Formats: sequence, structure tokens, C-alpha cells
Amino acid sequence: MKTADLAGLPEGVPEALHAEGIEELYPPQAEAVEAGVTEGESVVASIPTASGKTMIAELAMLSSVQRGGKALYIVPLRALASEKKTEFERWEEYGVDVGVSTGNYDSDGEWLASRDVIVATSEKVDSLIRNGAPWVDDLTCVVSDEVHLVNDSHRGPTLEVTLAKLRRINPGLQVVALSATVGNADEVAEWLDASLVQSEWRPIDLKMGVHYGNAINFDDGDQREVPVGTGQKQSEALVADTLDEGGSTLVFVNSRRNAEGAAKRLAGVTSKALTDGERNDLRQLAADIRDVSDTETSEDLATVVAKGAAFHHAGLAAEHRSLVEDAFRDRLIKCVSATPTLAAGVNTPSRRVIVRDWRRYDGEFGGMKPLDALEVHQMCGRAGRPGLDPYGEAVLLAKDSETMDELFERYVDADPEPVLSKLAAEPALRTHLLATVASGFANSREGLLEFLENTLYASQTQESGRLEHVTDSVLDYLEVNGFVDREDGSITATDIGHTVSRLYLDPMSAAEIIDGLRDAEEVTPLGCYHLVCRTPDMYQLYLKSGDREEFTELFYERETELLGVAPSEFDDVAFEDWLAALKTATMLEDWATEVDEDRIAERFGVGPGDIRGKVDTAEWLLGAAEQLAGTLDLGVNVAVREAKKRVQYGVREELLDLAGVRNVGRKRARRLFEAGVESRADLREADKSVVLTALRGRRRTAESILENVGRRDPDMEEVREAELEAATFSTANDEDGQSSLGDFG
DNA sequence: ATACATCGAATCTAGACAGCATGTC
DNA sequence: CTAGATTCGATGTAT
Repeated sequence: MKTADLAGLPEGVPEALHAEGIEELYPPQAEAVEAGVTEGESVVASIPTASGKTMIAELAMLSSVQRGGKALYIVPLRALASEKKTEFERWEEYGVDVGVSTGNYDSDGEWLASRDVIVATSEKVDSLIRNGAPWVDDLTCVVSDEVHLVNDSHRGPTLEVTLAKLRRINPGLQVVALSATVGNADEVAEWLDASLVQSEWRPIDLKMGVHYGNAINFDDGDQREVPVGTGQKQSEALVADTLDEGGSTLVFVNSRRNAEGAAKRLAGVTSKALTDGERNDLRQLAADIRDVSDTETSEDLATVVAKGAAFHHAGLAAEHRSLVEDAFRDRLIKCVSATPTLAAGVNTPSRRVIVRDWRRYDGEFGGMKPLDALEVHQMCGRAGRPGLDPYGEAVLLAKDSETMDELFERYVDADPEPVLSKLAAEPALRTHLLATVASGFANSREGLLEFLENTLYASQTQESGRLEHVTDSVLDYLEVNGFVDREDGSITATDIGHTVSRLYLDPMSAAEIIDGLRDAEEVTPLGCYHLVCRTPDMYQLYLKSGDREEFTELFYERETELLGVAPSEFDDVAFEDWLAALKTATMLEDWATEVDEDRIAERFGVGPGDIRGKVDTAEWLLGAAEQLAGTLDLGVNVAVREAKKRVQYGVREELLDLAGVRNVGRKRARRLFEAGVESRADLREADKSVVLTALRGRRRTAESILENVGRRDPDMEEVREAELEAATFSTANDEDGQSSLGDFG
């Protein structure tokens, strides 16, 4: 099917596609069109990565908009939201406006209502529905990217319930679900009343194989000699081999430490294959990486990057990650070793993909658990760059022939697993049942069960007994904790229940917070941090050996500050959890007392990305805590608010005023304070040379700060060089100490 | 006495969404 | 019920 023959799109779009070099639709795309995606028909497309899923979504959304409708594109990751937005923005010249809404980036609410296409994460969509966003019932088309995530036990239920709600609100809604190849796409299609487009077709060939001994054995029977030298690892030989052909390699491993270790070794391989020009560019890139943060992680990354390799995991700051991703895409970095962050994230194709570790530690499982075929296939799908590589290669590693056979059976020749709804679990239903009641989708037990009939879970299970059972125990929980009222079979959300639903809190988190703040005598920042760290919405730091003693001691030292009732030291599980929360809280306290980023990283064994992540979550939960305290009139708002501001800015109490000024972060605020400028009022009155000195002689920065604080004459021109001699002297190393942890897109 | 190799035991383990109101370089 | 890379540390060995 030719793009020129496409009907129902905004004027100019087929021509624009043609101009992009797209004359002919890929077979799965053509199939989707035949199934009616451009005519408002629902479609589930279960096809490999990079086989043109986005185009199917675009055809659906553009045609829907052309008919006067409004489309929503649901993504699983915030990073993907901005990527998709940029991609869709090329349609703006044909009259299609695009907006984004995620937790940390929001097109203005009103303005969003006027957009034709909105990109948002599933949680944000859920939240928007809970808060009654007015434009939700104008939607005519919803695209759900990576629907196979309904299989995820944590985030899957949200996607599932959100799709069910959207369809309930809007009966004629066109649903386009894009999925990786999964074992039961037909069930998903049936659930969504959609036609199924299923295909193994890829624009570039993918060869999968296992490296064992001195060769890769491919699924098609081919072999490729890749001898492993003595003292050499398989991955090193494979990276060198790809390099010989001018290709880059992506190596998936199972832990951060392994990612860093592998990058170090592989840097020895890549560094031999660099041109002088590349060496120069890499040196610059390494410098940029060091500028992001002065932690050990950052330094280690810069070191390997200078040699043409890199590691990638969630301990990196977001800016680190995008620097690495971009340089890898530009083929400057030759090899990246990564944890699964890179498999699910933004598009980073590579000539060859190596899945080095196929088992990963899983506490619940009690050991190393083999990865799902679905996950391994997702990683392998990153192999082969359309238009650049003749084909992609995905290679698993085996040390012996038994392992090789197992890998073939388990992954190469295996069909991916079916996706299974994880909805019938208490934590998921706790949140979603409350939200369903609070936003008026149901007002009785029967109504809830009827609503749940629209979920994947219901369509997958034979006996409804389990869902009913969990629903009952969750309803009891919600009632006992005062989130819902039940009377004569009718269920209504209480005030606090509504608040919890709107705040997007797990009701259990809310209960913990309320319980901790109620009857609290003295509320300190550490107490607040510990409270929110105990919550199921906060992912705690891992308690290492030795930490147990350290934090037990700290616990007794500061016992009085902690809110709520501490578990007994003899209740191992609960006490351990309490200490893990204390460890996390201590990290937040360090941050809020201006401890340097690298010291925190060292003390807690975390990366800059972890610090930012925890700080972010704490900020959100403390904001929620503040509102809960307000709703319940607990009289601790001020203390909670201060604790929140302290983590938000990462400063001690005395800097709160200054740090609120735009362009003034924790470091600059501290320097100004030490120079005697202690408040915004001081800043408006202060001697300019003092301000300039405190800011290490940066005139532009000083001017903009004075402007931001509302000073009438922010001009720095009158300040003479002579007055700054001391400052200039002390700034020989012209490094701006401003923390760059916060990297918001 | 000191530096260093060796071997076995101990250690440790992926990821990342959300409120609200504004603004890090 | 399940692992494996890496670090730690005790012991041994060459200088």
C-alpha cells in the first residue's frame, strides 16, 4: 500500500510522508490500515520493535483529528513522552497541536484542552481522570504504547484500569494498542474489542544466536567465527569483532556493578579502535559528564567514555543518561553496557546486542531468576539500525554446550510469554477501587465488580471468585481506615478518601502518614522523612550488612523524633523495614543539611540519579502529607511544609528564603549567606560587589539573580574589576559549584 | 619486615510512576 | 530449592 493512497488524513500529510521518503507502508502498517485504523477502528498491533508501530499510531491519531476528534498517546516512561512529543510536533504545520502531560512536565491545563494530540504517562492519565480533566470526554482516539506492560505487577494494573475507564467514559472510543510480540495478543485484542494485527516482519533482519566456544551459532543455522583469546572474555571478543566491521555493541547485564565493571573492561577494547577526531570528541564528552556531577559514578563514567565505552543504569543522573544515549546513537561511543534501563527506554539501536546475563537476582524468587523471553526479546530488538546496518545481531553467551541448548530453547526458539493481568492483588486494588468510587464510576460493591468486568483480568480469568474476594478485603481496609463509608450496600468516598484519590497516593501510604502525624508532639524534618520513607510509595534504600548496627544505634539516638509506633527490635522483618526507612530518611536529611552530593553518594552507596529520585519522591509525598494534614486539621502543616522545602532545595533552615530565588540553588545560597547576604531583602539591598564576589565573579548570573529577586537596578556594570580582585583570585578554578543534580527536561 | 600472590568466604544484587506551583545553569 | 561477579581477608611466599 502506498502512502499516497491513504485517505482521511489531514491535507498535506501523505505528501509530507512521501517527502520523508516513506512511499510504501510496511506490511504490518498496511494491515492495520486494512483493519481500519484510519477509520476509527480499534486495533491491537503486536509486532516487533522498530517495525513501524509509531506510524500506525500516527495514522490513527491524525485521521481521528482530521475527523474533528482528539487523541491521547499513553507512554510508559516520562522520557518517552518528550521523545514522542518531539516526533509528533512535525505535524503542527498541518494544523495538529501537540501537548504533553507528565508528573514533572505539564503543558498548562487549559491549554491542554485545546491540543489535538496529548502525550502522557499512564499514571498521569489516571490522575487526570481522577481529577476530572474536562477534555477527557472529548477523546476519540487513544493509543497505548507498550501495552504488554499490563503484565507488570506494579504498573500494569494502572494501565489496565485506565484503559477500562477511558472506554467507559467514551463508549465509541478508538483504541490502538501497540505491543511487543507476546504470547496472547489475541486475548488483548479481544479484551479491547479490537482487530488484531500480528506479524514477525521487521524492516531489517534480526539474527539471534548464542556464542559458545569460538563461534556464534545463529538461529538460521549460520555460524560466525569469533574466537576468544586467552585471558579475554566472550563479550570482549564480540565487541572487538563488531568493531572490526565498524559497528557498535550494546551489552545487557544484570546489575549496576556489572555494568560498570564490563564498561571498564570493554573500554580497553574500544580505545584501540578510535580515530584522533573521535578521541577529541570523547574527551569533550567526558568533560561534559564530569560537569554533570562530581560523584565517583560520574568520574568513572567519564573515564570509560574517554575510551569510547560507557555504562548506563538508573544510578546515573538523567543528564548522564542522555549524554550517553546521544553519543551512542551518533556512533561516538562504541559500546554501552547497561541494565534494563536501556531496553525499555528511548530508542538506542545498535548493530549488535549482547545479552550477557540472562538471570537476575530476585528476592521474592529467592535467587537468580531467568529473565522472561519477552524481556530478552525486547533487548534483542535493539539490534540493527534501520537504514544503517544490513542486519542486526543479537547474541547470548554460553560457557558450555548445555547452557547453549538451554538458551536456544528458552529464548532463541521460544515464543514470548502471554501477558497476564496482575490486577487481582491487594496493593493494586487498594488504589484503584478507592479511585473508582471517588471519581464516581461505581457506588456499590456490585458496581465495582461490574466495572472490573471491563478489565483484562476479568477477560482472562474463568472464576470470578478471586477478584471478588480481594475486592471485599480491600473494601474492608478502606472502610476501617476511613476512606470510604458503606451504608445499605452503597459505597461513598469520605472527604479524606477523595483527597487521597486526587493526590494519587496509595491509601496505605495515606493511612501511615495520617497515623504518624496524628497526635505527633514534635515534628522534625527527620521525623517527616522517616514517615514518608515508610510508605509503600517510597522505594527504600537497601540495608547493607553493617548498616543494621549503624542505623540501630542511630534509631535509639533519635527515637523521639520518629513518628508513630516503632516495631519491636525482635520483630525482624518490621524492624529491618523501619531501619531501611531510617537509612533513606537519613540520606534525605543529609541532602537537606547541605552535605555534598559526592559525600552522600559515598556514604549511602548510591549514584546521583538515586539521590535525585529519592528527593523527588520525598517532595511529592511530603506535599501530599501537607495536604492531608491540612484536610484533617492536624496542626502540623508548617513543620511538614518546612521539611518539604528543605529537601526540595537541599538546604538548611536559614537558607530557605534565599534558595527560593530563581537561579539560586543550595550552593549559591550558602555562599551568599556566608557573605552576609542572608535573605531576599538583603539581596535587594546588598552591595553589588559583595554579591558578585559571593557568586565568584559571574556578572551575568549575578545580574539575573538580582533581577529575579526584584532589585530595581540589577546592572553589574558599575562594579569595577579592582573591587573583585580577591574574588577573581579565588575563582581561578572557574567552576560553578551550583549543584547540577536537578536535570529536568 | 614487607609486598604481594592465592584461595576461599563474605557480600551484594533492575527499574521509576505520581500532587502542586513555579523556576537550577 | 536455585547464582555468580567482585571484594575482603586470612594465609602463604618471594624478596
